[in-house]
Amino acid sequence: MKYDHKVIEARWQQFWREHKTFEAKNPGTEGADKPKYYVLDMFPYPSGAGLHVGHPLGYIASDIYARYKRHRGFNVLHPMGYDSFGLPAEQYAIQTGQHPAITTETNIARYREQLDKIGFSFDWSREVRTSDPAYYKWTQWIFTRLFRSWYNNDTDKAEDIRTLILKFEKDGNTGVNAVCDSDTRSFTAAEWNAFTDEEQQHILLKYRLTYLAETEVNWCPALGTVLANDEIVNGVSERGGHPVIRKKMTQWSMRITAYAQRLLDGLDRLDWPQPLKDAQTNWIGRSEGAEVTFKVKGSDAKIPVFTTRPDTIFGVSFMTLAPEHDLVSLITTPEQQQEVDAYIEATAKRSERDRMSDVKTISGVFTGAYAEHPFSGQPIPVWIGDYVLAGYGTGAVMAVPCGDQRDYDFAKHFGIPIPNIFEYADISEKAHSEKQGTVIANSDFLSGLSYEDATQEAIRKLEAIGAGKGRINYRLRDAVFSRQRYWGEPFPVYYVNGLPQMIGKEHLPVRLPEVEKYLPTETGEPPLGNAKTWAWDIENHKVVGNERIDHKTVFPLELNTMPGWAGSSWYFNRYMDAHNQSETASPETLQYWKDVDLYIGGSEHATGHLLYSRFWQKFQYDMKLVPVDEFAKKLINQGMILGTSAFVYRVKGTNTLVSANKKEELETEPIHADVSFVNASDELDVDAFKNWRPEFKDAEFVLEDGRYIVGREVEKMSKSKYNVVNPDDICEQYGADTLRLYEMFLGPIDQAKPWNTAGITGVHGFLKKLWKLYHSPLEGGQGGDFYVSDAPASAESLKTLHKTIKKVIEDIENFSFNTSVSSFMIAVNELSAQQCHSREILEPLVVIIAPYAPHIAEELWHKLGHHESVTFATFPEFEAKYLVESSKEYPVSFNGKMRFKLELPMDMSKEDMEKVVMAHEKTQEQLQGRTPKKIIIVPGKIINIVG
RNA sequence: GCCUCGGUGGCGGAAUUGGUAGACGCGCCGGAUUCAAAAUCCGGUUCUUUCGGGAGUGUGGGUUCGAUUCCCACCCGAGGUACCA
Repeated sequence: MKYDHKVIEARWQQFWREHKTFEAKNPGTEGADKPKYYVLDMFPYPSGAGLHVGHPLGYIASDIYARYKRHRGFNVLHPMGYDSFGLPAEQYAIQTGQHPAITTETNIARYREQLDKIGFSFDWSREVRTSDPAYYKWTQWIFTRLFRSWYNNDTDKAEDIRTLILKFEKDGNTGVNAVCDSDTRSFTAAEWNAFTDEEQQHILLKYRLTYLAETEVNWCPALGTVLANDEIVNGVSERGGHPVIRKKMTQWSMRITAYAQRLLDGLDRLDWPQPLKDAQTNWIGRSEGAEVTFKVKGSDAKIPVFTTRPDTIFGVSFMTLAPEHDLVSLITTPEQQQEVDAYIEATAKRSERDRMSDVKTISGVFTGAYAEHPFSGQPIPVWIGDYVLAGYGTGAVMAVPCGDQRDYDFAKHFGIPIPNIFEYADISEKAHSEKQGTVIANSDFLSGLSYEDATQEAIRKLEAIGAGKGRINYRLRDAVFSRQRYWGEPFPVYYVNGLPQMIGKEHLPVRLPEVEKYLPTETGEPPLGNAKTWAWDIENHKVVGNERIDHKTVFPLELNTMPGWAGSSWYFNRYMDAHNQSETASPETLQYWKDVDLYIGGSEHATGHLLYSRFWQKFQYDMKLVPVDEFAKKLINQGMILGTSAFVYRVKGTNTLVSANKKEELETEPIHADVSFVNASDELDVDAFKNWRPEFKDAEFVLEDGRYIVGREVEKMSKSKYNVVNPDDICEQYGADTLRLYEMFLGPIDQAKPWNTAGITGVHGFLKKLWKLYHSPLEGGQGGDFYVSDAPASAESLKTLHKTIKKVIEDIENFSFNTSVSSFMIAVNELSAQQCHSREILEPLVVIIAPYAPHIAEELWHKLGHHESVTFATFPEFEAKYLVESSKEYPVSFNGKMRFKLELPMDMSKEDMEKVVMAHEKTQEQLQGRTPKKIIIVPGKIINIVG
């Protein structure tokens, strides 16, 4: 019988579906007494292009691990779903009018079809889709919980907003240690109680974990939308090239900064790749220093600044405020007004990205105002400059040009003095920014102190005179949570007198309304502004027509939608109890599954999805909604699979194509050829290529040795480069098991590597060879009937089996899947050579290969006489006794270079070994009469002769 | 600039705590089988060589009996981040 992957794979995929083989068992059901193991993939956005061979790489790795854990007796949760809100479907809707829900549904169906063909062991009964109202109901609910919460620094966790109101009612806000907006004013209990309800609500917004705030955004008037930084190229929109301006908009924000320290601390406990942890650490950007308050001369205004170098406070020779800083308008003198206004206007026109990438241009304007040095009382000119960012620290810096290169450049540029406050530092060319070994000078009470001592002393003195205090600052900013888009979660929010009100849990979800157009409205409102039925009736608790808005019982609803990361920030918990209608997931299932044991996904999510998810998880933990405060214990990044593009070379100005090795002496231009026209020897199928596009119909081909050879280059896999390889085609031609093995065989899971279909025959051949091991040999090389023998296995075969078991267990546990594929090949090569047909060997062999190539494994397992799926067969134990050797072929080295090999018994003493080696003729040949200085013998390893 | 990862045959890659560099596979070369091809099987394949050997893991140094592996300096590539006070 021939190995027929098509029949075998279809059979077992159907078997798994019918027997619900991969459904995980929730607590209370049979099978949940096993230890749990949760293997998760980052769920995909279902794009219209479908999957290419790069996408399933991580899924295959996680699937192998999930299957391995089932063999090891775990109750495995291995779900899949779709991050199905997103821009492409909306973009398609704008162009064609087709509802994004339809586009999404179609794309999901295609994804599912493709995924099914690869034979994943997903538990599809738990599928989630972020765009499903039954799912986003809970995304909306978590949002309302964030709204109803504040962050208490004293207890270091989020609490219900009611505990804050109680504090306000009792003591005002002076004793409250909360994370809140920086412009929050203090008030007493009496004042609080005297505020109107509206005033109180405004104040509470400054404390809520999700809040409305004026945020600076990149606004593109022509497109009527806000653009992300990477959608802007050279100050204009990437799409259409329209101008982009900085604009303040009222938007929802997430107070993720409240969790900055905990997000940082939590990293220590996570088994995540170091580069990923580093990326999060840098993104959070903790820096220790001091806040120093400078009084403005002739004014009540005070300028707080954050500095990491309070030790250099006597080196301050000017201050710089961000142009957007609130104080600028207050302190600017009439003489400087015009210049300052012009500068602010010019700055507003530049996008943030533009402003930040242009590091070389130094610009700024003097405000005319002077601040007062907190210790010396000296006047300090106050400037504005766009190198100071409004959103970081206090939006103002004390400039110490002798110790900071940016301040130095600014001072040089504008002719501001650069006092030197360092002992032995040369600042004639550049600032002295080193801290180690620095000694402070010309600094009153700080003179003569080291960096460390001066820092402490400066903070102590600042606190003593009430001009500052030690402070920790984070680069991390609160995350804007509003998008001016249609295809996202609607906010469960309506407005009464401009104040946001949450819609109660029992009335959720608030479903996306229908709109005629998916573009912003003519008045510049988001797409939901086009909806005619988008108002909230507080009496009937439902969405009603806009015409009924009376601001008494019917109010307008929020027009923004949530960003892509909303739904993906908690989906991993939903899989635990995917159909629960009364909670995100029940406490029992949450307690059982707890967290993700292994999470596989791309490193590009380091500072987006993975940081936001950790934030939401910590919040839910504080609210006692989940039992653990980190959602994924271990994380593996999968590397990108690149394409191997193929090129033909057209001689300039002609329609003549020359073979790759004949192009050198000619002037040619490379043209992408579809990789499907190229065989394993880089040979082009000329006829197929001619029929590909009309322009090549009459092209002339200059061959070499009768063949047209293409040039090859590794590039990103993309349609435009004609190097996309579709997994369906591979499954059709070679089978899913071959695809799975080959993806793993390409190289380490976490590294980027090029795909080249040419190599796939190697693993396909391996599967055929494996198949033949279980069949009697037949003339012509094809396998005959199924055949295994019950005769005992040879010692050699047992050795092969057990070294493979050992290697594969080690490999799986180290996520080194490429090397275990090699081990399987070696094992099958050896067993074939040994003509092994023993059940004792071949039965365990099926089980160890099953996680990698599950279809062929099921087929062989059943042929071996089993009636249950191989899925739950116990993974064979490695037994060291089969690997014991009585002798070893020692490498004999001279000065570290291996020269010959020598077989010696393992139990030979060092002395005897030395005698045998020295007596050997090749040793004498190598030494040529010299006497060795030293002979190193490491039993079981090596012999090295020095001299 | 900073952070991180990487650099080994024609190609993808392997090498457990420092101990036989190039496993396994592709490609290539030769052979068997075949009318022929596909498929299958066998042998060879780092470079160099006067066929004894010699050199060799990005470059240059160091530690060591011994370095792809550890240390220092540098070069190149990929990814992330970017005036963060």
